Amino acid sequence: MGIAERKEREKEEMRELILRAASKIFLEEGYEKTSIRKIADAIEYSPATIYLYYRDKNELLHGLHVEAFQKMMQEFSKIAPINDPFARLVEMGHQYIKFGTQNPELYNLMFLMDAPMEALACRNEIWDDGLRAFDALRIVVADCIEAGYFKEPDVETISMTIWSYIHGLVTIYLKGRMKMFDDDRELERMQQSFALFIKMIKAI
Amino acid sequence: MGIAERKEREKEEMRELILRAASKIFLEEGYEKTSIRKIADAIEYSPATIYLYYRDKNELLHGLHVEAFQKMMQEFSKIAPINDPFARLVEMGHQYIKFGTQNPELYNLMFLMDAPMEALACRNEIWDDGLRAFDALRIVVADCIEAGYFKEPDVETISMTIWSYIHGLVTIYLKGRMKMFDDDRELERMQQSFALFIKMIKAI
DNA sequence: TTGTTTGGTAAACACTGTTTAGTACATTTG
DNA sequence: CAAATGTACTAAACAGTGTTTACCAAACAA
Repeated sequence: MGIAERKEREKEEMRELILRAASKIFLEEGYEKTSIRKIADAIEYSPATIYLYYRDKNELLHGLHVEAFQKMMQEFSKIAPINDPFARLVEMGHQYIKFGTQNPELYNLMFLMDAPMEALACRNEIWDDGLRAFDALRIVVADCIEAGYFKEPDVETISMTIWSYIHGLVTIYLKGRMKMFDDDRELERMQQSFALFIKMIKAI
Repeated sequence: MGIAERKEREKEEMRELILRAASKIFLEEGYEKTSIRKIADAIEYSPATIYLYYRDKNELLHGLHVEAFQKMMQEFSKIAPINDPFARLVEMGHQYIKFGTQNPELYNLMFLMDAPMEALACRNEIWDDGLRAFDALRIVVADCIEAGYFKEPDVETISMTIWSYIHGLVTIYLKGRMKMFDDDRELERMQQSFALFIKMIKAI
């Protein structure tokens, strides 16, 4: 019976159609302006239809959040060719900062917004995307330890500390909290801080 | 002519009445549920009245944000008696983590939300509260340098790096991104990471 | 050809921040 | 003191928001 399969396929296509429209509006106009009605308008369906494919807005935003993680992981894949593990870790940091500063709305969705987490919570699922990204960091950190770069053996704690630092840096910048230094040297300040942090982790 | 003064005083009292109601709702029910109508209900005035005392919701939230900074700075004042500058810096970190984890809504308002920053932007003002808090950190860092704890002389960069780290740690926790480690050792993980970070800055 | 399932929607519900027009009262002026 | 002005306040409307309900028409199965 191929009819059920076709329906399943059509259902998936519709989910994708909605997600594409949502993604377009989200990236072009930001989260604030991404309303269910606007998405419905874009695909020329009624707002209620969206609720036949996504249980609520949180689920829809979670869908965008998954795509955002795919995009970030793709950026991370660029560092694979770097042989020296410490150089690879440093480059991973650069890529993270670059991704965050160039995709503010996505970064917000991935690491700050409640919506995608609430979608996971009500499905009793774990934050798999975050875990996979963190794993990518863990692996590089483990490689650094193995190569003798760090004396400290706790991969998890080192990784957490590195992520905390770089996430804090990016978030301070994205949320406009670096504008307090009146000058326009925000990105320069980030580079300087990052350089110092690299020096710091060299010593552990 | 004391009549103008009285009116000025009454205006200030009304602003305070609104802020108190807003603060109460914000702390008890969170940002999401802090609506103009709810605040108006609480003080038994119409919603439109609030707009005679605050130009918009951003201004009102900025008012709460100022109070939040006062509260945090008060917590920071506890560290003054500590003589050793490095011990003072460590304790400042502890107080920061404590404040953030125990006042999630306030922390959000102070360091993540757009509203208070937009209120400042449209008044062409600088983020003075943030700057003062950062100054508190700068002073302790400068004391550490003077006492010979750090070889690195750039107070600004060191302070920025420390703030980034601790802000990142608190934010990851507050935004539920630490729940990916299924176990319930979130606070323990924070303590471990913080301990490692202290080790790291000892070496700069 | 029935009967049932399915995909889609109009309209409503209960909210949101904000603005406008108008009222009742306090204050100032002639 | 009375008339004119100024001020504090609000009801109602505007333009949105996420979400649910009741209903319709077309597709499917018997």
